[in-house]
Amino acid sequence: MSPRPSSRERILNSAEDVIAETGAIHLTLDAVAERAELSKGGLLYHFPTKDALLEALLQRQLARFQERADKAMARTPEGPGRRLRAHVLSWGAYDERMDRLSMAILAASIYNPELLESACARYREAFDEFVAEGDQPERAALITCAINGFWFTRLLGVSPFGDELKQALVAELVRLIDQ
Amino acid sequence: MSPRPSSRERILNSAEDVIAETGAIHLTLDAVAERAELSKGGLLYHFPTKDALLEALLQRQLARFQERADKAMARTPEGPGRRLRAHVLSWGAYDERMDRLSMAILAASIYNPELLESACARYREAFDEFVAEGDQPERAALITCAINGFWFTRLLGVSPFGDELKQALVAELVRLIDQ
DNA sequence: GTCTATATCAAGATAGAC
DNA sequence: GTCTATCTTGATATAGAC
Repeated sequence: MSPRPSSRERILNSAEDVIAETGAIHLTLDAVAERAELSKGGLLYHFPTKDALLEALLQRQLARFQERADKAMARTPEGPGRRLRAHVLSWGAYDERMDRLSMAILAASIYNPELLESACARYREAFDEFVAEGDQPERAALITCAINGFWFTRLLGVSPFGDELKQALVAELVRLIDQ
Repeated sequence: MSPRPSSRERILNSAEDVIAETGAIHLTLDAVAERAELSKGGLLYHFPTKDALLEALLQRQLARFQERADKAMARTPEGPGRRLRAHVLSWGAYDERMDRLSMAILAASIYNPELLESACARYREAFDEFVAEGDQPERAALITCAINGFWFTRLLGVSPFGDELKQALVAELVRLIDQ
């Protein structure tokens, strides 16, 4: 909304850009500060440690993803497998923003796996909700794993799949849920 | 076979151990040398750069995985979806060795994504073989993505799935192929 | 709230002895 | 084939001025 985002937001955006463009291993405070157009001292005022920056990065992405998921859920009509279908459709429309979430997870896992505890808890929660709604556990596992596999192989640069196959995969997942 | 493996093998084993125990970010030449019980100079005689070490790590894992896949293929009876079924069963029995492959891919992607080109080519090749054998592309994509998703989320520490669910997932995948 | 130092340390890599 | 230096760089983090 505001023409220039707050320093905090600018820093987080810059950190994501650095990861996207140079890889998680090159995520340095220097690089982030330069890109956010402030000094390293200024950066460290907002995020006193690199871990703090990584945690904020992850939390922001998780919150965004959750928001999208909630909206998709509200749009999806009642019926068996409703939550799972909303999950698939939300993911199918998520595009390159999904990479930002995957990147944040990857970066956190590299530098400090403990930061992932909340992400892991959220994943488990989602899975439990699917099962509670009546989906078979192995079916829910199949679908969530397929989604994660698609994104992570793409993120790591080993995916042979393009956008056409992604759409076909979404359709296949929906078919699976409805059958 | 030999009581003490060659230096080269010992170094690669040590590198994998270091990644497994401390994370890819802590994969340093010092740590590898110490664990392999030789000096950094000695290590650098065998692998002149860190990239060379990473590449060797990845290639060894890919070769091992390929060997297992070939054996599984030989054991699987003829019939529709044979190759895909062999792939699923080979993976299902692969256990913690799969983590070593995933780890090598992850480490390579962090330090130098270019090292992954051969892995990517292999993945694409396998996928094309499935399709050439008559499997629907979206079905083959679904199955390979599900497998990759299972392993990578587990490797990153965000997987809520245990071994029981893994077996259920294998069964579900086979069912999908046979239907 | 942001800056300029600077301290401290660990990493990858090289040179040359043995 | 393996060792002990050593070089060089780049990283996180701190201290204190503005």
